[in-house]
Amino acid sequence: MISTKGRYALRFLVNLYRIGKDGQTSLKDIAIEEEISIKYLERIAHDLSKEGIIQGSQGKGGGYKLAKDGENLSLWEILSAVDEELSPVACLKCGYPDCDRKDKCPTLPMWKEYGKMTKEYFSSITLSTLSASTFLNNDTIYEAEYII
Amino acid sequence: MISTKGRYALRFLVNLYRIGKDGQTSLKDIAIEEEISIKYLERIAHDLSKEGIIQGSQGKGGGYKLAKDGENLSLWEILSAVDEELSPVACLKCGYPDCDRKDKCPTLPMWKEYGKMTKEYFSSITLSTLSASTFLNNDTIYEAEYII
DNA sequence: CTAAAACCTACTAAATTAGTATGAGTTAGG
DNA sequence: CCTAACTCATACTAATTTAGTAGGTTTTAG
Repeated sequence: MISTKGRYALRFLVNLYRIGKDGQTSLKDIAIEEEISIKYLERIAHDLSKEGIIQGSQGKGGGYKLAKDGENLSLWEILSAVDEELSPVACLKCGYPDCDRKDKCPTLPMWKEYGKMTKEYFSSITLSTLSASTFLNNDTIYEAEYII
Repeated sequence: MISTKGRYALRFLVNLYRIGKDGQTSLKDIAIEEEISIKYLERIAHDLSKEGIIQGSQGKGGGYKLAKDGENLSLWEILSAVDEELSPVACLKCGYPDCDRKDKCPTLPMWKEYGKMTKEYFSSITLSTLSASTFLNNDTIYEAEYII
C-alpha cells in the first residue's frame, strides 16, 4: 500500500505546481492548507529536495519551489523519492535475500507483471496531469466493492 | 504491498491445485514442500476455509482440498480472503473515517483508478492460469530498475 | 538584531505483520 | 477403545514499519 508519506508528497507538489512557475511558497502555508503536520511535511520536503524534485531557499521570505518541469515529472519519480521501494511483494525488493525458489516459483512472474503495471501506471501520469482538475472523468472512476 | 500471508496463500493453493481434483493433502506436506511454517500456514488455511475456497476434513488421513473450481477462482478472491483489504491507499479503505477533502482532493481519482487496475489485474488471473507453468512468457517479464 | 524560513538528526508511539504457543475437537486404523 | 494424525481455534509475542514529534542549527531579508 502507498504510504501516507507518498500521499502527502503528491498533495504537496500539486499544491506547489498550481501556484505556478516560480511560485516560492513556505512549507507552513501548504501544511496548513493541506492539513498536514508541518514537521512531517518538512521531512517529506527534505526527501524531495534530496532527489532534486524541489528546491528550497533558506532565510526569511524563503520557501520551496519546483526544481523540475511538472510536465515531465512522473508520479513514479515522486513516489520513489519518498517511499524508497514500490515493489508489490517483498520477494522483488532490492536487497532482499535471494530466494532459492525463484527459478521454480509459480507466482513470481505474476508479481513481476504486477510490478511492471504499477510502474507503468505511475510513470504515465505527470504532476501536471494530476494537477489538472479535469484528470479522469467520473465515468472511469472506480467504486470498489470494498468501499461502502 | 502484498503481505506474506497473501503470497503464501497463493503458493499453497497452486500446490493444492496441481495435486489434482480430489487431491486431499495435509497441510504438513505442503508446508514442508513450500518451506512455510506449518502453524502459520494453518492460520492461512483457516482464512481460506472460512471463505469457502478450500475444504478441510479432520481426523487421521484428513487434509485440505480445493472447494472451488480453479478455472473460476481468481487471485483477487484468494488475496481478499487472507488480506482483508487490498486498497492501494488508506483513504479508500473500507471503514476509514470519511475524509473531508474527498470532493476536492486532486489525487483521489488517481488512487481509485489504480485500485481499479489492481482489482482487474488480480481478477483476470485464475488459479488454474497461475498454476500453469506456461504462465507469462519471459518476453513480457518485468525487470524493474529496483531489481538489482 | 530579529523573525521567518529551510535544514538536520534523533527519538517515540502506534500500528501492523509474521510467527509461536497451546491446546481442543475429530477420525481412521490397529 | 486407544492412539496417531489430522483440522480447528484462540491468544500471545516479537519484530518491523510507519507516522509523527522534539529539539535544535543555519541562513537570510528587512
